[in-house]
Amino acid sequence: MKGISGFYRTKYCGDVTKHDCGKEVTLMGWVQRRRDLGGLTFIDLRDRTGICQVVFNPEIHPQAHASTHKIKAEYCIAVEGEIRLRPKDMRNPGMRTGSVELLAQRVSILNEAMTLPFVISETADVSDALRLKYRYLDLRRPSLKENIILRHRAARSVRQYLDKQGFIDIETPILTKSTPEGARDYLVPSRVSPGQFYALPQSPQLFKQLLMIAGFDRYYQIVKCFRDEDLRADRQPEFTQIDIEASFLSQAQIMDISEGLIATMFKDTIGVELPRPFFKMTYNDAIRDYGVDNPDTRFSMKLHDISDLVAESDLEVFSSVVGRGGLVKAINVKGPDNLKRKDLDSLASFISNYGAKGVIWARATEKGWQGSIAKFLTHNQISKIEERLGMEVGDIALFVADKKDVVNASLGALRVHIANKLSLVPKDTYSPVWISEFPLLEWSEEEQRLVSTHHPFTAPVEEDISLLVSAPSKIRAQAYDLVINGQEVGGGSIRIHNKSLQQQVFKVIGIGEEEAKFKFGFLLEALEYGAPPHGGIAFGFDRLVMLIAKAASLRDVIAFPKTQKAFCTLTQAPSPVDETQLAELGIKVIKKGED
RNA sequence: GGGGGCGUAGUUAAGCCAGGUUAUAACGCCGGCCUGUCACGCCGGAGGUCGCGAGUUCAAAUCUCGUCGCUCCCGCCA
Repeated sequence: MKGISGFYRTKYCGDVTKHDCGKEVTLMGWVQRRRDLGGLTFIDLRDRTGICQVVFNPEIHPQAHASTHKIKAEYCIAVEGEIRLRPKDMRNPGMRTGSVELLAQRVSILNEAMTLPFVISETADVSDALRLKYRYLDLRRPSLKENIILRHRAARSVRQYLDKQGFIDIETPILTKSTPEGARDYLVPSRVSPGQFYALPQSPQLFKQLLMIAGFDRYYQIVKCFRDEDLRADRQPEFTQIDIEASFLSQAQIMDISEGLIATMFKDTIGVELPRPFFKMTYNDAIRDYGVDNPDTRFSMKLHDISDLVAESDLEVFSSVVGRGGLVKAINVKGPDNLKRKDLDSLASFISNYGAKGVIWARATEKGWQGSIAKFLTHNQISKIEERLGMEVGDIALFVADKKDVVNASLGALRVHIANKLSLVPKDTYSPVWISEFPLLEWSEEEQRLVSTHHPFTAPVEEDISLLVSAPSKIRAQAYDLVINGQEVGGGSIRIHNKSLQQQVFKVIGIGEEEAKFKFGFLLEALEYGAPPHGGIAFGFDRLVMLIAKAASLRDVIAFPKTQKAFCTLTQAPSPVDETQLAELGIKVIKKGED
C-alpha cells in the first residue's frame, strides 16, 4: 500500500512513551509551536491524542533540520525518526510525553497553513463569534477536543448499557407531523404537496409509543430533536436525546433502569460512582423547599414559609401580601462574612427579573436584628422566625413577599445566585434527584385553558383519575424528571394506553374530538389494538455531557453549535434561497414591513 | 417580546466616566542573532474603517440617538 508522500503513520503523538525508545516511528500532525534555537530546533507536534516534542539536530540530520525553516505554526507535517529518552535535565514533567522526544530524520510538509485568526491555546481568550466562525480551528484546542471525545465515550456507554438491558435501537422519521402542543415546530415545506408542511420532531414521542403497540417492548435511540424556541446556555434549537420507551414496566421500574443508565455512564466516562438509589422528591416538596422543580441539592439553604408568623405583624409589606393570599418566604444565609451591604442592595435588581418587587434582609446580631424591618416585628415574632430558619448570630435572612409563583421563582433563583456568589456549592459533586408527582395539567394564562404539564399522553396517578371532572388541576401525573445539580437532565412518564381515558384528557385540555382525530387519530386508533401498558423517558444527552465535562455552555460539548440567534456562523444558515426553489414549493416570502 | 453585559491592530485588553498633538500594551506576525528549548531568549520592524450609521461640537474611540453582531437572564421551552 502506498503511503502519504512516502510516509506511513505508525503512532499517535500522545501515545509515545519511554518504552518506544530506540524505535523508528512516523508521526503526523500539526505544528503547535516551533522553538528555533539557531542550531537546534524543536517542534511540538500535535494530533488528536496529544503533543510530542520533535527535535531537529543539524549535525545529525542536516536536511531535516534545514526544512524546519519553512515550517510555521499549524502546518500539517509528517516526521520520521527515532524515539529517544531526553537528556536527564531536559525532561518536562508537565507533559505526558515529556520524558522522550522524536529525533527527526525525515520531514514532509503535508500542507501549509495561513497565519491563524487566533492562537490555538487554552489560555487565549477569544470571542465566541470568532471561535464559531473558525470552529474547525477551535476544535483543535485540547479541552474542546476532549469534550467531543468524552461525548463519544458517553454515547458508547449508553448504547452498551441499553443493549445489555435488551433495548433495541430503532430509527424514527425526521420528516413528520406538526404537533399543536408544546414547543414551536421547525417546518419543512413539501414540494410534492404544495402548501403542506412536515415538521421536524420535537421528540419521537408518538413513534416510540407506536413501537410499543407494535410489540418491540424496549426501544431506545440517541436522536436529534428540534424546537424553535429562544436559546439559552443550556438550550440549542437542535439537541440530542437519549430516547427510551418500554412496555410492561411501572414508573419505579423505569426509574430504576434510568438510574442504572446514568450511573453507568458517569462510571464509564469520568469514573464517578453516583450513590443509588437516587433521592426522590415530589414536585410539591421541591417547590416548597427550593422554589423550583429543578432544585440544586448540592447545598441546603432551603426556603421557609413564614407567612403564618407575619400575617398579623405591623409590617405592612408582609401582612398585606399574606392578606391577599400571597406568601412570605425566607432563606437563611449562614455567616456570610463577605456579603457586604452593597451586595445586599444589588439583590433587588437580580430578583426583579423574576417579577419580585424587592428583597428584604435582616442580620442576626448579639443585640438583636439589624435591618429595616426589625422595629416592626415583636421579640416573639423575631424569635419564631429565627427558630424556623435555624438562625444564629451572624446569619442573614433574606425575605421575599409576593404572589406565590413570584416568591418561589425569585427566592429559588436567589438561593442559587447567593450560593454561587459565596462559593457554597461544592465542586466535583453530583447530586441527582428524582422529581415526581407533577401536576398533570396547569392553567395557561396566555391560552386561557388547562394545558398538559408534560404532554397530553401522560397517565394520571390512578387514584386521581376520578378528579378529571371535579378538580382536574389537582390531578397528579405519573411523570418524573431527573435533576442533577439543578439541571433538568431527563423527564418521562407512564403513558395512557386506553382510548377512553386519552379522550377524556383531550377533552379537559380543550382538544375536541374532531381536532384530536385530525392530529392524533392514528395514535387513538392504535390504542384500540391491544396497546400494552407502557412508559418511557428521554434524557438531554448534551446536558449530561455538559455535566460530566463540567462545561459552562452546551456549545462546549457540541461540535458545531448555533449562536443564540440560532445562526450557524460556519455555513451562514439560515440563508435566503433561489426564487425558483421557492416557486417549486409554492412559497412567497413577505419581507418585514411589507405586510 | 423584555432586561443586563460586551464590541478599540490578527488576538486579548488599556484609553471612554471628565471630548483636544502621532490611540497604548501584551501575545501573534515579519526580519536578524542564538545547539537543550518546552509560554525559549535577545535585537529590530510592520500592522488600526476604534462594529456600522447619523447627530452634538471648532474638535468624537470618548457625549447622544439608531442599528448590527456575540453573550447572560426573564417570557417561551409538553
